[in-house]
Amino acid sequence: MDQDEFLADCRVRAVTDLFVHTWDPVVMAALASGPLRRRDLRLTIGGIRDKVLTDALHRLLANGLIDRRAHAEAPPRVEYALSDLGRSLFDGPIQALGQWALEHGDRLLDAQERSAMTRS
Amino acid sequence: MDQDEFLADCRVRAVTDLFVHTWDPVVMAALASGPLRRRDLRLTIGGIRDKVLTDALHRLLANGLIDRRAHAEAPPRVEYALSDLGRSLFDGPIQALGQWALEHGDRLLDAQERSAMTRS
DNA sequence: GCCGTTACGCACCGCCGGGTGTGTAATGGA
DNA sequence: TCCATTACACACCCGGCGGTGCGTAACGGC
Repeated sequence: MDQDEFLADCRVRAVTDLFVHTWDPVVMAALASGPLRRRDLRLTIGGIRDKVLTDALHRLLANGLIDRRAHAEAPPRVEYALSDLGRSLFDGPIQALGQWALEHGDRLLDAQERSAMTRS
Repeated sequence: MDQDEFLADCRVRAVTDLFVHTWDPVVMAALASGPLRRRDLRLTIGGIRDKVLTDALHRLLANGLIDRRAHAEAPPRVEYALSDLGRSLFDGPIQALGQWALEHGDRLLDAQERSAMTRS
């Protein structure tokens, strides 16, 4: 693909816009190793608020990136898992982002820190 | 890399957070084919506001993803180009996102549209 | 002297995502 | 009977990004 498609194709915009919501890829990463209940998701991620997690799950469900499975038990048990679509997005592009972050992330943080210095 | 690094490593978060600003990857895509002046950037992208473009360029500069080169001429001529860091980010992960969007983007849009239907 | 071009800066508004606290239905166990 | 657990919903504030409009400094050309 060339850069023209990037500018014109709304599908590309739709995919990059997924990352507008900072917690969504984090939730996907937490689900990458297997299905989790809501409570275990919170503990695994750590530092995420209950409502924020709810919003993220709703969005990921609406985007078809995760599946929800509720069991009729007590106390209630609801499991979330990556869908096929979400699995392909995580194993491909998101892993590529993570790999790049491990290789060049420090250079990014350096640049951010330097610009923060000159601003003060 | 495994999902634990995704949750713990701040570099990964820093990279995914780049996409919080929806226009930044678009600007990078416009610069992918070569350096451009600010005015040509606006025309190439299309539908971007002057201030929004300014903000995006400032952020990309602060992140070290693009370079700025001003020429002492009249009328003023300022050229923006992808830096080495920005080039590696675009050619790798961002292209991977674009490729995924071409393959599965319609499934994403379908899911979004379906959830919008049931909501109304 | 006046206007057009270029590349900005600045002030303001609206929306929405994230953050915080509180409430609730159903159920099992002490 | 009372309480803990689970998985939510609801109401609110705050900050920041995107969007809109206007101003400006430098210079060339008419």
